[in-house]
Amino acid sequence: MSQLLHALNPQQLAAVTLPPQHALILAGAGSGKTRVLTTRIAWLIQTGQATPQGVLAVTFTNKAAKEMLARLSAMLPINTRGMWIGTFHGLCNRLLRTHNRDANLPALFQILDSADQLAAIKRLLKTLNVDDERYPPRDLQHFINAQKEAGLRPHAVDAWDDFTRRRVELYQEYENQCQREGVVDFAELLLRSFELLSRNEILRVHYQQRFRHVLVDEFQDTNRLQYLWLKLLAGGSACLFAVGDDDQSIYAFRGADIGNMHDFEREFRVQNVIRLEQNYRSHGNILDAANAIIKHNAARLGKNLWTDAGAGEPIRVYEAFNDSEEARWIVEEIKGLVGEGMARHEIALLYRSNAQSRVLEHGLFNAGLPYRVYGGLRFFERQEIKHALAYMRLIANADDDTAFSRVVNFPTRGIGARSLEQLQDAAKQNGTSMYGAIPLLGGKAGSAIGVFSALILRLKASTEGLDLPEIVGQTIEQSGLRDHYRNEKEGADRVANLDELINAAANFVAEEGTIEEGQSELAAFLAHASLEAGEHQAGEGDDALQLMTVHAAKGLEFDVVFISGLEEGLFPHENAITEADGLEEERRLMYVAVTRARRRLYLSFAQTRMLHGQTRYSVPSRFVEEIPAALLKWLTPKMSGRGLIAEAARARYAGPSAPSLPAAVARRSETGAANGFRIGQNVNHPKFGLGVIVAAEGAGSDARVQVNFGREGIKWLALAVAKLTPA
DNA sequence: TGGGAGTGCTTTTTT
DNA sequence: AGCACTCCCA
Repeated sequence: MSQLLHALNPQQLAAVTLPPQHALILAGAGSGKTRVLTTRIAWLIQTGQATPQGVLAVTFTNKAAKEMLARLSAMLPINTRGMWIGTFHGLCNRLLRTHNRDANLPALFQILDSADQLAAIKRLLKTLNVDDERYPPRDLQHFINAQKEAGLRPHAVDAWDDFTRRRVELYQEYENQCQREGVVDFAELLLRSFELLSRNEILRVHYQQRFRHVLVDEFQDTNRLQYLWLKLLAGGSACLFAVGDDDQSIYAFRGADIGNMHDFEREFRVQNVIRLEQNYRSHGNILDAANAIIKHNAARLGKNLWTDAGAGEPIRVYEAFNDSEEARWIVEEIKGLVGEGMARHEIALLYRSNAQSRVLEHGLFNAGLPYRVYGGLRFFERQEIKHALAYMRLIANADDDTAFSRVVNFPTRGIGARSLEQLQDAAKQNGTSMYGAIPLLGGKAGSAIGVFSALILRLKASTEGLDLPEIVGQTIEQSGLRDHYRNEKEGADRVANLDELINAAANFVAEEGTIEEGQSELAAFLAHASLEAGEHQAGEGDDALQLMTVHAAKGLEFDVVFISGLEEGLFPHENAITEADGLEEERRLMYVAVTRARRRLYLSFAQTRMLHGQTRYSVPSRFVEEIPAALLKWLTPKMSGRGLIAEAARARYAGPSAPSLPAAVARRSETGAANGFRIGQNVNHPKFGLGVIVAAEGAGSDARVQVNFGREGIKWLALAVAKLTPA
């Protein structure tokens, strides 16, 4: 036990050994959060305060869950197999599989991933003849998910206008369709198991009594429904141990609700709020910068990271002429670092949006530097894999219309849109699935589809009793997928991926503990494929530079970090500036980015950048300015003049009505000068403050200019009326 | 049925 | 610019 606790700092120790009560651990970046969480579980078990079966631990990603399990088995001589440690969705899946009848689901219910869900919605709109211009499938998808994540079924949604009423109707129709087909989407996993537990007292009491300790990781990322789920499960007499960092909440845009942290404190009457503020990752200057940035946020629970590692190096800043030059500079710096012996995989290039990776990749490629971009297409999301899985889903459940529609004519077997329409109509009229409606069809359509139906039957019969990898192999052969891709020009990779799917199935079976008692291997594997899309990590072991968005970098750390594209409008993103709390989320994002670095941090921005095929003129990000000058070391050559920072500083003292920064992003049009003003010129407006002219049109008394006033927005102003003065 | 041309969108993203 | 998606014709 003493080994378990040795080398914990006082706050970590306090958190780990807290008496059984609700607790909120505010764990700053790099403060040993995962360590505290896993050691807490080990401590509870080792001291006899909990049994392995009595612990429930929830994370957001499969990676985090795996890490927790791995650390736990290293700490304790117990079998972690039966423990309830997993993602929200993984645990809900487990719950619903175990109690599928009480949850009113078929034993082999399938899970729709986002793409499947979208396809299902499109299909629904088509069947109902809904105008998809008025009700875009993607909007509807977000609407439905948002309702579910708020815990609302259609009848509970407030709808005050016709548009919303219609959307709620469609939500209801979508639910009917899913129920008919025996499929659930991601949000449904949560909502369904929440409802199962709230309605079924026997089950609820059973689980409430079983799980004496409920632990949550990344609590700041929970949405409303997840909070309600936790509250229900831990609502009896269990202890809820929540670990999170409000400063690292960067997923509000997809429903994470920071209010959960406050609600948790209040509703659970949390007596113990422990702050982990000692950082074991970064040098002092980096932490000072992070602290200085995040201090600009008003909505915080409050926390200040410190380290005893020493100040370390200054933060290097570079102002580039344009994006290519920025990339070129980054490449040069990296060459230097690598030349000094720095491992490439210890260097990360972070950016706000994926589109920015291209310029960087271009530069790295030309320099012959190996790199890896995170966040591409995942294995289980590839089309050939999804096709193969769809056939397997039909083996498990032929009424799965999503799977059916996907492959009924792939590889093509002469079944056109017309035939499918007939089939859907027949299915709708008879209240069956599409598969179930096949016998109702006559004529040509009937016979072509009959061939497909026979294929499914044959597949089902011939895979009966086979083990999982064999089922996969047979599916790939008999469906004709392998032949199809073999004959395709660029199909070699796809065939290889199909073979890889067989391997994945074999690995899945070999991995102990993944399959629940009494559940078929096939169903378990299909659920696994939906829940864990799998990283496509080609060359994982290679010593390559790491390229990723700041979001993707959360939870990771590197010796050297470059944050590029630090420009107003890009980072912070222009869309975020107009949203409520958007800017604070951007700032938290910057905080996350900065705290990824252990030893050296580079910041860079460009005066000009190509974006969406147009040149944008930008001003440095306010985040750069929020870092005390003493921590910065400017690397920009003198040649680029005083630079934009100097200009920005001047603008800030221009007068009380001026915003603290000049215009955010300017876009140049082809129109030239107008009435003495020119594109790109800085101007002052009595009401909107400082701005940049981005476009002009008309002449004489009709002349108008478009001015970007940064936070005040982009406006067209008539020169004859507006009191614009050169700045 | 399938391919070529035309159209529109473009922050971040796990499950 | 680049990509996904739709539409229309052979």
